[in-house]
Amino acid sequence: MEENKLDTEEKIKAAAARLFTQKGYAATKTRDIAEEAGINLSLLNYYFRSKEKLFNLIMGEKIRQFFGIVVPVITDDSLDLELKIELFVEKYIETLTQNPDLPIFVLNEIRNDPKHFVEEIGANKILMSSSLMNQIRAKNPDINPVHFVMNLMGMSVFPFLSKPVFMASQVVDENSFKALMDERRKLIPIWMNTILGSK
Amino acid sequence: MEENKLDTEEKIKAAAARLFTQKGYAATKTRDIAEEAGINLSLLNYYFRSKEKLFNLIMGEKIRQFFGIVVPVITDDSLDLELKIELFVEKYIETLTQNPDLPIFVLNEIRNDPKHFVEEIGANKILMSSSLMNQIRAKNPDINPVHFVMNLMGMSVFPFLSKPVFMASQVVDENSFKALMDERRKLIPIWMNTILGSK
DNA sequence: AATTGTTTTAATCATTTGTTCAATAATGGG
DNA sequence: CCCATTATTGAACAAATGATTAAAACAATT
Repeated sequence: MEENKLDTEEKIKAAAARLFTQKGYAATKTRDIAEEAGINLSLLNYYFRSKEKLFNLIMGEKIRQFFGIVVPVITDDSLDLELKIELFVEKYIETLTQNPDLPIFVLNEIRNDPKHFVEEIGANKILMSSSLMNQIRAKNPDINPVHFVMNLMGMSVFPFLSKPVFMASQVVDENSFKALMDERRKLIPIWMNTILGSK
Repeated sequence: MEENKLDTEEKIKAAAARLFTQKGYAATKTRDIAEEAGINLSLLNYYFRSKEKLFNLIMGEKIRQFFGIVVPVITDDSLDLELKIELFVEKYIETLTQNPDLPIFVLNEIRNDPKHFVEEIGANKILMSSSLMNQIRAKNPDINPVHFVMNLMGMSVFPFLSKPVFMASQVVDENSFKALMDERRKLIPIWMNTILGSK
């Protein structure tokens, strides 16, 4: 019974995570979640009180997942810049390959509720004061390091955001996209280094 | 009266465009639109039949806006690659500075309804057969040109997608973001060229 | 087996939401 | 000025939706 309890609770969370990330908060109905989880509608409120509380729970996890991947990497003083970039790209592409809907969901919800994001992850100033930033500044003092972070994230994350566009345009299919992302693991670090070298 | 008709019709469209792009289809209520437009709720259905029809109208315009900017550029045979990249970046950053919510809205709705996107803009194969692609292939035959398009779009568009994150993290404010984007107009073409040169 | 606490179910409620409708006001042509 | 058309309004409806409740089923403890 203790086991069963966790079972249904986890079933609801899993179903909610799937639907929320896929369609967003407003488009996801509590009845959809119940059906997807194979449970009675009332159980959702029984375990999580309300749709909103359930959503906040899921969103917190997703935000931590999205940013948590790379925080240990960018803040680790013992890694040099090139290795840091390699790990950053590696981690991101790996995680997003498993969770393609993660970026658009996270970006959407941060836009809808920036405060929750700041509270959720102690977001402020982690990035700016990270050793990554200092290493970038050291390598190329002429350019605002935020540019490089935008480039690094953009090159890693944007393909997943725009995947539906490229798929619909028949530029890629599921397989060739996967192959492209595999190539990018090696290419992005190379590109980032050439960019960092150019003054 | 003819003028007045267009007036209210345009007021509704403008309000709908604002809310739909800001909050998406499901989170936008017809009553919100009516209030934002300062009109009676019934007029929405009077002029546009239904919420969905109004939405499709708006979305079509937004999709054309988002992709229409650059189609003339990437398909123009008379422009060489470097100039093409410059124009591409210039046009995108200019348009998105005026319409910061455009990218996330468009990407969201294409994911929700890829078919509508394909029908709306004759999306397929425009990109792959464009002169841009051939020019990229000519410059660097070793790498799939889709990578460069992803980089070019990613570097131009991703900052606007992630702007709420950087704002909430206090990495940028409204002014410094604007300044960064101005810098990027010049920097992205330089970066793209160094990337294209690296084999 | 009886009792207690927990989980699940079905029915129901109160709001919200998209839409319709009948009535009224405004507009413009004959 | 009158009339037909068009535009606008307020009230109302039906369906959808998040939430609650009371009862039943289940599990565990004594």
